[in-house]
Amino acid sequence: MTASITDVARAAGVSASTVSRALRGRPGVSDEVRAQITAVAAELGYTASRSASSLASGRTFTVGVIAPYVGRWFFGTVLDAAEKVFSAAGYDLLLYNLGTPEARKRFFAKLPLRKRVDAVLSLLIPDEQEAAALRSLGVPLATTVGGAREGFTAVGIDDHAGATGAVRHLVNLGHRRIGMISGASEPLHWTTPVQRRQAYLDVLADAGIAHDPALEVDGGYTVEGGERAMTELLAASRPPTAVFAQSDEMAMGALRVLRRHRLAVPDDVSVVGFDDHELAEVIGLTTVAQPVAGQGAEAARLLLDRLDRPDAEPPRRVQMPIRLVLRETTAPPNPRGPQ
Amino acid sequence: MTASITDVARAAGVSASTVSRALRGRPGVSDEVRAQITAVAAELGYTASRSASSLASGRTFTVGVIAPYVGRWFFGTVLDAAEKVFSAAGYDLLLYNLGTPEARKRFFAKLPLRKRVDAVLSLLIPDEQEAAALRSLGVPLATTVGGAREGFTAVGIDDHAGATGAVRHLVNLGHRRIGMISGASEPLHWTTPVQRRQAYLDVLADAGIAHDPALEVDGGYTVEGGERAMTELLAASRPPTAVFAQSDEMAMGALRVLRRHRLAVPDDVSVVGFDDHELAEVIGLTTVAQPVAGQGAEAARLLLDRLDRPDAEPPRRVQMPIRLVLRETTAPPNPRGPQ
DNA sequence: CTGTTAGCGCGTTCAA
DNA sequence: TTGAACGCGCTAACAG
Repeated sequence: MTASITDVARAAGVSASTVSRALRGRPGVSDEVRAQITAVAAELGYTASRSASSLASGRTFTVGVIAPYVGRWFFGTVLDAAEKVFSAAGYDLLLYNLGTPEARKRFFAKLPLRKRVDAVLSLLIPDEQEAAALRSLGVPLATTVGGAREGFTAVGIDDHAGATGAVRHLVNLGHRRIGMISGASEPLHWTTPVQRRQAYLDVLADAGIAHDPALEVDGGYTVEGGERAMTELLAASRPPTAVFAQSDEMAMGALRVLRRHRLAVPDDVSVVGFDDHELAEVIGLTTVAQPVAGQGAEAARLLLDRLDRPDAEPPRRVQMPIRLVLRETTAPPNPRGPQ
Repeated sequence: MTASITDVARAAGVSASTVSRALRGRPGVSDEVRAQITAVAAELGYTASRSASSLASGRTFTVGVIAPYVGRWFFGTVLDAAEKVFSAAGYDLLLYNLGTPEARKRFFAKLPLRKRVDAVLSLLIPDEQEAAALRSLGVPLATTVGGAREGFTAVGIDDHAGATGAVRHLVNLGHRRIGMISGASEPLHWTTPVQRRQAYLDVLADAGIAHDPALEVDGGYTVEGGERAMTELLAASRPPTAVFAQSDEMAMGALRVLRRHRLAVPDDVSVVGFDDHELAEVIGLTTVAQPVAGQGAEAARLLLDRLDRPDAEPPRRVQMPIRLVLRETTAPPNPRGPQ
């Protein structure tokens, strides 16, 4: 089979301990012996067994990442960036896709991460019980989604400020009937939708605009949900002249429905999204840009920091910058009135 | 610390081997003892250390997945689907993002998968040397991208047939000047662009249309590349009346440029893509649909099969169905002539 | 049906 | 600077 440490030791004429020290760059090995061992190891194609070394040392050099989705742009991008940081530091990444309730239950029942990882990055908000299970792993924990639990280092954005910018932009353009396509907080437990909604309410109140519940529809953070929500908004007795979608994907769904209804954007209806999805620029969507890859990379770096310096006080929360990106889907309301 | 097998054994008043057998559902344990052990294990929150058990058994119950990107829709979707199949079968997933040359070099230099996984799914085409390295792992290998190497089970689609359908559709609509936005085969070594291009040439020849090299531009399989390519096509002395983009993302870039040039789609220019990206429906793009998640799931299943029945002859190649999806970006050429 | 005995391949003492 | 001995936590082979 594949070479083991004793094979290398024998071939190099030294003991296994010396091979171990030499290959891991530990002191106490003469340069020439080290060079010799390195050469022999390369020749034999030797790589230390992770199972054996983590069993012996207690370190796994592996991090666990749990996510509610992987195929969706936001999560895929965060994961991509985090992986790059981890692998550059020599860490491997164990991925768990907990999208379905069964997968999630199975995961927390068995907790396959136990004794397998040095840290965990969560792209979902665990409930209190799940959070406790993760804390019981006894490793550094981080998350990149709003609504962090005790014990997690949270990397995120100021959702309230971001949404405020988006809605205020519509108000400044002169819109008074502003709809919102939101997303439910459940079952993900995240605070993002709550904060973005609060900002919407705050801006309206600030501008002296009465809140009309009929203008607020759930879009479930998907393109299809956005379509359904926009359809519902158009069916209102007095449809909105502008819509704030809490995510770009929902905004895209809304745009599609508007196009089907032969309503011009932004002439008849303005639309602003949130995220700056990779395709937002392609369709000219005005949106709130957040550094998605940046959040994944930052969370990974923070985790590595804590691994390097276990005693340092970990940051509780790291705020990443956001900015409103003006494109082509927002304009002043049509003077001829809605529709 | 966390409980070990001997803690459970002691608490249950049995030996460690019995605990091991009981918890893994092996025969040779009385029902009452098994129940008793299960209860004790649950109480202590015991989970077997993967490092220790894989060291002892040689099985890791982990699969490795290597990918050139994770954030891009295609790869994220394949990964998502594959993960679901693997985790349902009790396998964990080690993810390696080999997008950058450095990451890729680092990976194949150290081959961190050695002794760590029971199988490997590759979402990229390794070169001959890399393929040999993977074969040396001695585990089942599969891939979901065209251009498989020796030793890999390939799950994919008939790229030639798919592209043929797309281009023939344009020809049937009456187009004679048909451009193509293609992608380079390098550095991914995949055969996909080669086959899609050949189909394009074959259909043109079949229809008695001379091939004009000026109508063929590289778009690098990205949205931006698609924009550049479309810009170049429009600058041709006689621009095309229809364009076949080898991927939906390039098609989206092309659509954006057409919109900027105030050219109507499909009235002035028809566009057909390839993939059926999640947002293709949103923008009404006519395209060749391929089961992306299906390919990830199928590849995972085939790998699990080989793990279950190591002696069975593995399939060399599995073809997944494709179909042309007609939407709103294709129509007969404008009788008033191009533009 | 159950316990005992050996390793799996490494890292880490402790001596030399 | 090096090697021998030991143990990480578990599974497998063997005895009973």
